[in-house]
Amino acid sequence: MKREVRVRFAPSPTGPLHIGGVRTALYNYLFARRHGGKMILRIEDTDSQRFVPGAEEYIIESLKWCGIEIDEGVGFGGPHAPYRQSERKEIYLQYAKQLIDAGWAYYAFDTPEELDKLRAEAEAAGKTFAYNYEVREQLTTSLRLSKEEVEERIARGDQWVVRFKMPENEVVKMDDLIRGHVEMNTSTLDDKVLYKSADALPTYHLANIVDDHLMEVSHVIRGEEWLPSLPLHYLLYRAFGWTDTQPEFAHLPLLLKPTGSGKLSKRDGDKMGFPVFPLFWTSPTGETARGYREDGYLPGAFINMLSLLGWNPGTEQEIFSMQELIDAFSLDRVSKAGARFQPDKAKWFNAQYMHSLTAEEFAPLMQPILKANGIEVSDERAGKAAEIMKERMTLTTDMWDLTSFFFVAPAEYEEKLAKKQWKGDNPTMLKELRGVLEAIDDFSKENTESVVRAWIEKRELGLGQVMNTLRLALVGAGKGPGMFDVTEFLGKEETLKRIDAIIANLKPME
RNA sequence: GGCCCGUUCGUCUAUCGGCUAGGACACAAGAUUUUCAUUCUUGAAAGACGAGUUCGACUCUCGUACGGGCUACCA
Repeated sequence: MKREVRVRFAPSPTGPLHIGGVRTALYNYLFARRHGGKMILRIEDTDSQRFVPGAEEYIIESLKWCGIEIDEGVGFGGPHAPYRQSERKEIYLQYAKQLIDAGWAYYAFDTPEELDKLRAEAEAAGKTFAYNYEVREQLTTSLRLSKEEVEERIARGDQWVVRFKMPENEVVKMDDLIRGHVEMNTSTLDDKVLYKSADALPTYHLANIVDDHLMEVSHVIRGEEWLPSLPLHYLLYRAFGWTDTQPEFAHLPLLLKPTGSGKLSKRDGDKMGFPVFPLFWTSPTGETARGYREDGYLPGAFINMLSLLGWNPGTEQEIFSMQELIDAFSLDRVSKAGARFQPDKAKWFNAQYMHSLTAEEFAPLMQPILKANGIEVSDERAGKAAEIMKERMTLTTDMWDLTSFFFVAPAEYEEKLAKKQWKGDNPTMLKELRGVLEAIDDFSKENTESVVRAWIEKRELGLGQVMNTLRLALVGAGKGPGMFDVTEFLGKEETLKRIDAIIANLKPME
């Protein structure tokens, strides 16, 4: 009997959501949808020191932009609400106490200063201090102190934490859906803090296990940085007696810097000119970070690119809609090694997506850009202009530069092209062409093209010569689509107007 | 330092013992073209190293090297 698939994405609101986090959310989402399960968004704000206002809203907006839908969680509600750990505060202490009563955990009264001192001493002696089975009996804990003394210390308001009593020399055998069987000896692990009295909040480990259990999470899909904590998490499930419903684990490979060593960071993006976050971000202190959305990426392309960093379908297909990803996704095709992030490939994906858009799909993307430039046109005109130019687009931010000539007559003429074309007989030739165009009734590109080509042939002119001179007049630069796409879009009146303008305003070059 | 994970073209990756090692990005050359692009064709480009198992190893095992992660009263 298979239980319902329930996965969670559980970010910490300590800043904008990193694209590595987006990929983790994506894989969780794909897995959930693939198996007809639920996707939960849980906010893990148990570190009051690092909490950043606005980060939670940013995370929710990012997931929405990416098309990653949440079934339960912060902002969406659900049967296990609340989904924000700070609102679940009172839950955790009872579980910490349960562990103490069962002998799996203990109170520790060491102050941070005392621990710093111990670490410094160990370092001076060339060793690493570990709070573990070797030293815990000598430290200020409920293992050594009498029951009365512990109660007295707590009663008088001494600060305390609850630590997990990591067993000595036990091999924990674990299974990971991506890495297979993993073993670790508990003697190499330390007694992690589970709960801190200072802010009456649990640490990640306790909150995570308790909430995953309570929220009936079936699969934990998270970054590889959590693999060293897995034995602790296994032991916590055992300590609580929850091993029968313990979720399965999958640890994802990390996203690495494009060059150099280490994992991808915001600085890499700043340095190499690509975003590391889905959306533009302004921190409460005024710092900003660029985002894929604002940099001109389409959400589908962004997601498609991310999906293939660490996973592949085993076929040669590269372009995937979200639904296709859902249908193709499986954890056993996730790779084990970290993946270097490649900004160039992100651009390529976006270009592919831009090239596949229709005029109707372009219209809503174009209209805000046109309005910002003071241009009011129909959706049809807006969409068509972009559609004609889409082969040249990489990012949505290219759209205005590439299409502006459709809406704005050239104010000046590109010098290089003018020097080449606006000389000799060409101005006279253009005047004659103006007459030819004026006589055309059906200004469709097919008809215009056949008429003009016939005229060129009759007059024994060079195609390039005529077209590029006309291009100079209508576009003002050596770029753009086929000239008859331009004439059709502009219409007869505007075409003739632009020809008249260049004849009136631009002196022939010699 | 200790523990854990990993290692195929510059990069992302395919290969689940039979390989002339495939695809994509980037790069180079060529073709198409009225400009700029697009597109197409072609090219160069890889199994970290050393042992072992095997008729046969990129694929399995061990060691070494290298890379990454963790080692907080952060997540």
